[in-house]
Amino acid sequence: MVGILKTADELSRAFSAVVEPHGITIQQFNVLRILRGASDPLPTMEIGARMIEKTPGITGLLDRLQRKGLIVRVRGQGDRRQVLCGITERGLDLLSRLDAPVAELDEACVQALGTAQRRELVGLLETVRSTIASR
Amino acid sequence: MVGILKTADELSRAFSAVVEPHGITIQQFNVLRILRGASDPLPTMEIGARMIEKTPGITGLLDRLQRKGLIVRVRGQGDRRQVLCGITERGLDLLSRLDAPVAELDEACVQALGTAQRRELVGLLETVRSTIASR
DNA sequence: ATTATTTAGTTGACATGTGAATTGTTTACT
DNA sequence: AGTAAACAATTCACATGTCAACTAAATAAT
Repeated sequence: MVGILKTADELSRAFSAVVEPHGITIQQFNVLRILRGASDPLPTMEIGARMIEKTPGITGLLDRLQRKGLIVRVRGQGDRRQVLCGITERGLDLLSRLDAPVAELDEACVQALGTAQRRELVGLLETVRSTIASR
Repeated sequence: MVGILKTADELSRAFSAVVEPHGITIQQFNVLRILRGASDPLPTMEIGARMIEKTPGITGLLDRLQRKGLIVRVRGQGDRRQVLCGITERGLDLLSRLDAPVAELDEACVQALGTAQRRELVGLLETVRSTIASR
């Protein structure tokens, strides 16, 4: 258990080290990647659903991204409760500069494990997660 | 990578669910366990070293534990820079009430994996961690 | 001894997270 | 239509985390 928590902590620390010199945090980076992945603007709740955290936190995250000019928010035209968020040119630029170093770190972490080991690890983690879920 | 982060998140969520009804958070619980484990009071930095986080955060954590009467802080007699933290009777009582449910959760997560798989998982995580460290 | 350097702990500023309560909107029901 | 229930976002209050700067105390260097 402790091993999982420690590894996760060091992982996010390593990703932070790559991303923060560019002025954003990992969570902000994740939001940007989600928005780039979805060609159309997404409502706040949808972003929240694709992240680990709850919606209230997302609002602040989006506030900060908007302040930096990396996203735009527009009140939904169909459903006026929604606020649609889209990535800006500047956001896309930033992401494109981060793609290479992030991919490099990703591969570096995974490369130390063989393909079989990778699969093994993913399987074990899934077992743990499903055990937690079924309690 | 994502699997590790998600599993860690759900793990800490599960432990929170056990511990928070008793009025403390997992981090506060961890501090209390560390203090119970060390028979003598520990300086702030030493507690910080045994936790994942940096010292500044520890100060606040200790503030809140002290406010709840679960720990006591005394200025060090030998080295007057240090602040020694000790767990109170009330802290020990709280821990003793949490021991059983926490152990139960711990075993439940681990039981789904055989002994061999447990060792395998620990090993794989260590490989990942050492890879990260050596970058 | 005196000064410079380290060390322990704290404070301040900011980014995340979470739960509870709120505001507008939309949908369901009668 | 008209009201109740559900939903999307947000605000508030609080607990974590991190970095940079600061205070006080202890050590090292000259």
